[in-house]
Amino acid sequence: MPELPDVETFRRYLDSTSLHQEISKVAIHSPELLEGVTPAELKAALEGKSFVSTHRHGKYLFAQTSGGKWVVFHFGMTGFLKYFEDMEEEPPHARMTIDFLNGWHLGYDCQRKLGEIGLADDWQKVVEARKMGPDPLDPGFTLDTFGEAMRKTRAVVKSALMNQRLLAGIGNIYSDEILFQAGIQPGIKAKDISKDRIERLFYSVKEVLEETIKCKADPERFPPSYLIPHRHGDGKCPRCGNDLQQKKFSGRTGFFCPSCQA
DNA sequence: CCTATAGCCTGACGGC
DNA sequence: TGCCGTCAGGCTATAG
Repeated sequence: MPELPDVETFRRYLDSTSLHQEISKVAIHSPELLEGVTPAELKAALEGKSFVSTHRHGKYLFAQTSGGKWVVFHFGMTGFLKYFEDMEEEPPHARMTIDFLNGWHLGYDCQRKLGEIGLADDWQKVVEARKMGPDPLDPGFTLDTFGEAMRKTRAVVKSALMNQRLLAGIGNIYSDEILFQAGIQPGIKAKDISKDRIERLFYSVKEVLEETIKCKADPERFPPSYLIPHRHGDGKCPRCGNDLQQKKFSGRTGFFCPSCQA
């Protein structure tokens, strides 16, 4: 689930449910997911405080507390947030549950434990430490920066789009959609793509991310021209109706239409 | 330096 | 039904 559009949806969800509410208690069910912080430190940074603002960079969500610290959420492949009132609605793999004074709770669920929770003085430090590239929805992400990133890598374009050090936020699913919308085949070297097509790819990156955020990252709401809802074993191209092809690129399964993507 | 791969962890699914 | 292998939208460390 959690690529950039999903994490942006989580961020807005946290904003609309959990901001400015005093935290009474924090239960850490899986301390092994804490990175660089002890359960006691994390509890101390949260209990008695509230969340006052959020930020997202790539696939990372940051929530600032009234004490000034930032809680860092990463979701791995299976993470999500859920705001609920009755403890019976606590999600099945809640790794941390935050109780608010109003009686509601915010659960961080992460079935496969590939996510992480951290604490930082400011979010920029986390971005730097992880050497993340620009977020494609930030003003700093321009055609020039994108073109340079694609020129300097030797990887195939799908892998390049997924490289968080080149640009942050795109994963296996959305790289397929972006390449489909741009009409570019996933297996060609990023540096061999013409300037014109790099420009088209740049706009596809922005358009796909913006559009899918509007859809709250829910494939059922995606436009009919989108590949993602057809991205399965016997899926057909929504544009020409031919069989989609699947192939591994650096270990990840990619789907594409051999006739619409050159 | 670079890129591709194995491994982390858990659960769902298909084949035998 | 039960077991086993494979696969899944993440990242990192390591090998080549």
